[in-house]
Amino acid sequence: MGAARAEFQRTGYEAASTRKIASAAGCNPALISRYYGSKIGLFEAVMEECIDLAPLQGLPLPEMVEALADIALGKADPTGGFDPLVVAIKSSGSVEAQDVIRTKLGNPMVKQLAALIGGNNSDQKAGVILSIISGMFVGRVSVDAEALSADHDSALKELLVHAMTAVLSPDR
Amino acid sequence: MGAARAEFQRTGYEAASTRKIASAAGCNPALISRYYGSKIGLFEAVMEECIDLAPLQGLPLPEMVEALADIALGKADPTGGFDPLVVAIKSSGSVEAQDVIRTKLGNPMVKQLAALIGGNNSDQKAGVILSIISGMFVGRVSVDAEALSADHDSALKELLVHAMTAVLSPDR
DNA sequence: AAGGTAAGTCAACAGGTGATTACTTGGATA
DNA sequence: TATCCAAGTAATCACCTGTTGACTTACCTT
Repeated sequence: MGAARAEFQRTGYEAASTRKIASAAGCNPALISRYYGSKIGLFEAVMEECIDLAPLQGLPLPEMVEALADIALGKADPTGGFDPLVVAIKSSGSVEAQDVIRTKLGNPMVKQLAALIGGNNSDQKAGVILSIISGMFVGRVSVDAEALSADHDSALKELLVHAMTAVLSPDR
Repeated sequence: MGAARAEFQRTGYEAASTRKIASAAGCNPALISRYYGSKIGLFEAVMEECIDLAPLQGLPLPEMVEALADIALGKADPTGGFDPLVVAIKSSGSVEAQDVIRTKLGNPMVKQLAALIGGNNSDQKAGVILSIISGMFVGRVSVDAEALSADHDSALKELLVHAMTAVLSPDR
């Protein structure tokens, strides 16, 4: 349901009300309970849509790093304007949303990226990379820090590429 | 007010109710309006307490990086059990909380760290470092990813040190 | 045409929210 | 002692929340 995705992305799980979602979708709030059981059920359905990292498969390390940096800067749009990580961050105040986020988004993405990385500590490397991406989202979307604005994209990308390369380089 | 800090940290701004805060503090909810004007006023007062990066001043780069990595892993406790970044992340669903976070926490911390770093693009470097720290908080606290659990602290610290060093090294 | 089933609507619920108001108390000042 | 002011309390306001149950509508099958 597109309206739910948009609303969850705009305000996070807690602040998004079923009434607003339903009215944006042009339907009745009662339908949410009917079809998804509850609000958290709707959230679960929305978060099924994971970021797909398959396009990164087989890329040599420098290009993979560059692609990851683009994701961190919001330049890649793998899910058509819907950013599950933004939803996850904005929803992190809710305890019940956290469970959904961990099972539907967090651990699956770590596993997915770890498989692409391979080698020693690949889970931890993937976790750190995804943390860097998440952190950039926090800085740009939530905190809206001046230093991370799009004006400095080129400098930021260079920094991110260096950081991610340092994490992923296998020389240890 | 200690109870407010604890409650905001536990649930974020939106989900924390003035009634719960007041009852935890053993006082009347009306006192919040009286002394802080409103709930957001209380939040503003709580977020005044910024992370103090002064202890990092004058440290050579390798030690500064290590200290920052410790902060990212939650090993440093510069504000006595109160973690403004956790509050910021968990509160990022609320629009009004965002303003407070940006002005009281985000930009001040960037400036503070940028001053310690110096050199070209110090604002961006500081922003990326703080993003990495924030991201690790997201991964460990909100998403609670297995790969980032305390079991792997030594491997994680090594990765973080490499990443941060790559960001902060002046050779460019 | 009749019956059944799914889709959708509407009003109401019980509970929780932040904020305001009028009121009582306690201690200091003059 | 009488007065005043700040501190704290209790009740209440108007609003919003997710969810439920009874009801109407439309369509499809027999």
